[in-house]
Amino acid sequence: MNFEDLVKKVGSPIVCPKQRHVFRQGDDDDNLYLLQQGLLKAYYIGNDGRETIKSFIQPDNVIGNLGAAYAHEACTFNVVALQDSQLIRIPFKQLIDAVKDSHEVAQKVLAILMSLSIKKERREYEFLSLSAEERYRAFCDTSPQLLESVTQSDIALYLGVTPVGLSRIKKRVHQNNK
Amino acid sequence: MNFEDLVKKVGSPIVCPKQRHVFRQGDDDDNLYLLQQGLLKAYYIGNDGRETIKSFIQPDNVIGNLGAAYAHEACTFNVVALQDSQLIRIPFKQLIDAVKDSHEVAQKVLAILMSLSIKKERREYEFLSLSAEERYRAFCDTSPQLLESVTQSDIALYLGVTPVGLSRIKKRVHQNNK
DNA sequence: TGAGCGCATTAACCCAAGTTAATAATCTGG
DNA sequence: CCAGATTATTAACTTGGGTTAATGCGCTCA
Repeated sequence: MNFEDLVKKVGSPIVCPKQRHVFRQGDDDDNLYLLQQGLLKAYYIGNDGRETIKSFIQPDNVIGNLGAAYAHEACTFNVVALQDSQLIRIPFKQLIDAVKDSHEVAQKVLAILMSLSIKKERREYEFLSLSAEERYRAFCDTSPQLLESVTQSDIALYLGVTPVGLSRIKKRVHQNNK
Repeated sequence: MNFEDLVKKVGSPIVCPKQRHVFRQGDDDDNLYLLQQGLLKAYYIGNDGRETIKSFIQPDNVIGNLGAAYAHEACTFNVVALQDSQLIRIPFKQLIDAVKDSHEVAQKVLAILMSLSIKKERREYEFLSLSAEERYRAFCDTSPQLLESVTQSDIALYLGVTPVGLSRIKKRVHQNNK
């Protein structure tokens, strides 16, 4: 069976209007979600109650709590729709089982995991090696579409600064570029 | 074929004395390395020439530049031995090919990727949501063995602060704990 | 159409961590 | 066993970003 067919067979289409959560921290959700349309954000609420943003998810990407799905732990983060979204829910276990039976599915699952890994690797690098200002510049370069569709406050929490901090960084950057 | 046998068949044992590099930033190395004995560090040299540390690798763990291995790109980081080490080099392509032929290998490769993903997820969370002092506390809790075997300077670069900064954090933490 | 809400900007003040440099402690090789 | 190198600590000064709070600017919807 190929991956497309598998998704058709074991996936359920989900409609997720703006503001609604796909899943929440603490949930027991072992699904993977394939975003077809819309925009999602994955975020943490820390012990101190503060929000930080793990990632924005754009169409044709996959989101899910791997730890939760693979090792049956509780989700460590939340996912909410920033725009009306359509996704397909795929029970992770079904994917794993299909890996056994189909090389094509195995390759595709591998590709998904690799792409997630590579993204996280880049993000790790940015936090380790770049200043907040450099992270902002990198974000502008690589994700100009998100600059349009996401509030500045959310961009700040994604970059690891406060909204006030990001406002200052922007001012600095745009001054120096003129 | 099971995973053990595959490793025996396609893996080459490597001896890596202290200070020697396993691979370097810019190399074209599509192998995975399984550490059997010793201690490695994976680190970046940024554009400004500064070092930052991506991870420490302890026995029974795997290291390799996934992006380089999977997509045939140049390595984005360096790996060097902090202690005399023994590892097994496994061409990534052989693993991928074996995924097609063996469910057991597929499961194992999946498990390796999941464990890498989960580690990166935790690290991402720590950079996003914790202060440098909290990251240091977390490090002491989760990796007390590394506190012994790694210089303070390397711990600092791993935590995303300067050695001077870590010295101050330590002082603060141990004062308050007394 | 206007009251109220959320978002972005700005200012004032504070603090954690960076930078540089000096000193002390430790390790290492000849 | 010593000399030089590496590592850790401490101090003095600087700076980026946090915090709080005030202000202004659109939204929305009643």
